[in-house]
Amino acid sequence: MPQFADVLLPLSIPGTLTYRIGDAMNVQVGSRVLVPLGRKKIYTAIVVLIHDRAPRGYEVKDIIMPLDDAPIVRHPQLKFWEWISDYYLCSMGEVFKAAVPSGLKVESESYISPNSDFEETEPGQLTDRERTILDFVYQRGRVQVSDLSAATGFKTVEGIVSRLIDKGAIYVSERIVDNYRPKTEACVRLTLPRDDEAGLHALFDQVKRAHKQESLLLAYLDLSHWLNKSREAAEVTKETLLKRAAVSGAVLSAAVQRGMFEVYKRPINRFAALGATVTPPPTLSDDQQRAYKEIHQSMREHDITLLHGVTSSGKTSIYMHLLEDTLKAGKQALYLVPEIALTTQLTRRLRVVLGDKLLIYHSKFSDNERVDIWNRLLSSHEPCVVLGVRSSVFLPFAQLGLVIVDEEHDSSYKQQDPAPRYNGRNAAMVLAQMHGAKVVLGSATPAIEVYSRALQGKYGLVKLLTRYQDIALPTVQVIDTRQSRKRREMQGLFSKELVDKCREALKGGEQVILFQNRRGYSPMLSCKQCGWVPKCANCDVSLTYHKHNHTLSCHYCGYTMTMPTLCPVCQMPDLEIVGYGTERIEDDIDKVFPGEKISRMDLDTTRSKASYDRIIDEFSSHKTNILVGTQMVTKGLDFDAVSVVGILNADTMISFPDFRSHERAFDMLEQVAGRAGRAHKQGQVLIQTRDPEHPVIGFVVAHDYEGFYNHEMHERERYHYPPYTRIINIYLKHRDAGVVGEMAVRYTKLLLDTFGHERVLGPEQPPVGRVQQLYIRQVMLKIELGASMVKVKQILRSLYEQMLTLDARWRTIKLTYDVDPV
DNA sequence: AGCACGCCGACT
DNA sequence: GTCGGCGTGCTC
Repeated sequence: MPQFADVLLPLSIPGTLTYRIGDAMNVQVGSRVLVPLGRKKIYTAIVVLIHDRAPRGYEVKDIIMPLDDAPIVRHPQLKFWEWISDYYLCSMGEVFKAAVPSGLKVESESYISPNSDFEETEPGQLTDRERTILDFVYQRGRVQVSDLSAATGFKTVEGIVSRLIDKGAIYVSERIVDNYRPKTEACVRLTLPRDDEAGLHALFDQVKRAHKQESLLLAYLDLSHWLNKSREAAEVTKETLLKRAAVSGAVLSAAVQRGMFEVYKRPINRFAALGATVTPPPTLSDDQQRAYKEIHQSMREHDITLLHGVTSSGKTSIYMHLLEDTLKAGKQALYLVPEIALTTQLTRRLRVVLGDKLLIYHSKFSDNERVDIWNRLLSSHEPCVVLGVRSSVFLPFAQLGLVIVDEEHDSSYKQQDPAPRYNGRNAAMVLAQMHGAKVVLGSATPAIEVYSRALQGKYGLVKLLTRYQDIALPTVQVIDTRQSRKRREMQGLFSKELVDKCREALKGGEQVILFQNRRGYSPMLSCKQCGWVPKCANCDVSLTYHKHNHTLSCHYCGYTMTMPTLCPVCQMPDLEIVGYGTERIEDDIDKVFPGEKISRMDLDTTRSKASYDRIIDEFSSHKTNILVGTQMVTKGLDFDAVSVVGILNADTMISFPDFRSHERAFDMLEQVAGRAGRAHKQGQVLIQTRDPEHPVIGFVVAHDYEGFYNHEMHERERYHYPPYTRIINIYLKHRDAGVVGEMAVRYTKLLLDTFGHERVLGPEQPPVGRVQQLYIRQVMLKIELGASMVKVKQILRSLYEQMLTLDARWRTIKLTYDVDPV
């Protein structure tokens, strides 16, 4: 009986597609197969079900070939994918796409090549456009179809291509792109057979005068155990050989030229190369020791434990002990951090303790490396620790014993776009439950939802409220910028107090961090005469000015234009830059602290991991003493000599129209404040604000998390926000403003009739009302805790169907759900 | 996601 | 008329 496979494709299509399994094909649930889709595309699909029920109503296609001998996705993982797709209202295909590194998802690309037999027999056989494309294909030999339209400027290219194919001028081929390359290293061997002793003597004669080559030969014989015939010749890497012989690569090249050696590539295990010397984790202080014991105690009673530890209380040292315990118990551990940025310093510390048991997984690692980690977890159940960002929850763990979610409150755990819009912290907790693993959530400013569950006893709660080595928490001084402005004491963005404190610190050889929230502070261009401001062509935002390349660009879609010299509206040359970006602050600092070297850390300067590391290195080695930056400087960076931290403007973060804005502001201010003051001295934090009476500021001054929590819980209860409700944001997008507005109103009406007025909010136009040519409306659904989310999701699906019958234009609306938004 | 199909406006 | 641009819907 023929066998069929239901497979997932890495696309946002709902459900699975069915293909026929060829005779003698080894196909299993969880293994990859190559399948055709549509007329030409080939995709990697994951098999989720094998059966013998022939589908009706369409012609089933055959699986092209299996890609694996064994599953690459384990059964429990598929269960986990299902949970994600179900909970976050997205398709399994979207989960597959996010879960598996692209190196394991080969895809085909269509290429066209010229047919050399083709001759244009009569003039006028080809149209101008056809000839343009044919010439281009001749020029390049082989062209990717998807590149053609960009290269020729023709908007649609398919028609022309298919006519060229009909006329026999070109042909199309599908190439499967597989970018995975195992890591290799250069090795060296003698060209002689090992038993050719005469040849070896001859070689020595040859190099008698070339001393460096002679030492190369001697080093090689030694390293490879060449003369010890009882042992197999060892492989010698180029690196060790050059080192042992103490010669340069040029000497080896000469010897290779001479035919003495040959160099070859050997695939290596990326993990074996790492130093395996392991030292015990740092000794814990009394308080840390107590917290560590309490966590163990708590883990006996709870699956999830919150470690509430103030900044610099040494949570990481405790984690190290917990990780070591897990390894000793023969289990695997997952250590989640919110952002790649945090892994750099952490990797160094963990490597010392964990050696080659430490695996790092995040997007700035090459895809090859990610595939290697995936395969390593797949092939071995060995204990190990994965340090990674949210996508690491999808790795094929087999023996997961512990999950640590550090900076648990951080909003980067939530994926925004594209789907699956999952929260890495919450997903990790579900994953742990599926594995029977324990979870430790760590934070200095726990998420309100998490802290409330801990207080209710649903999670264990362990506190660590003294800083390591009893460093005092920094003093916080609030500066009223309205007063300062009145007294004319502001120099650009700097109050007199801030300037004085910074000067003092710099004079004493100490360092300064200045924090500037990006929101509302993007510098933009404006015409002094008519007030014209350049806007993005695709989004409802003004363009941001970038000094380094003198361009204007959109932070939402990447649209970029060069700076105009004249105002396009009034033709006057009076364009000026308004607003303060970190670039502009840098200029201001230069005026206030002339000659002082500054490091700037923001999205622009940290595009690559290397430049990020460089900025940190420069600052920690005192090459620079002022670090200016956005959010990034607040996270997990430990510098010894920072005594002053300045928050240039606290208002933009506090007054953001969103129910989480106070929580975010408190986190951020506490977090930034935590960068101040290390081993020898209490730090100082200066907060500049126009609203010094704001309650959030008060709680930060007192470092009073509990106070803030209680205050915030009242607000949340009063306005029915989480943790008293769960939220699903629904976004409607359409290229036509009128259509999306109308549909949003009708859809909201339907929601109101079904869920009632307390549960539905909207429709609203979000702060940025148009992104990438699409107008947006938002509806918020607040569901009280007791209600069944399964039912809510069922209703949402049926309402969608209902809308389809009410208005045909509904079909053209792009609808996205954001479950538990942050 | 791509890719084909079908509709509509501009130019031969 | 025909070609190119663009929206719509399907893919096993």
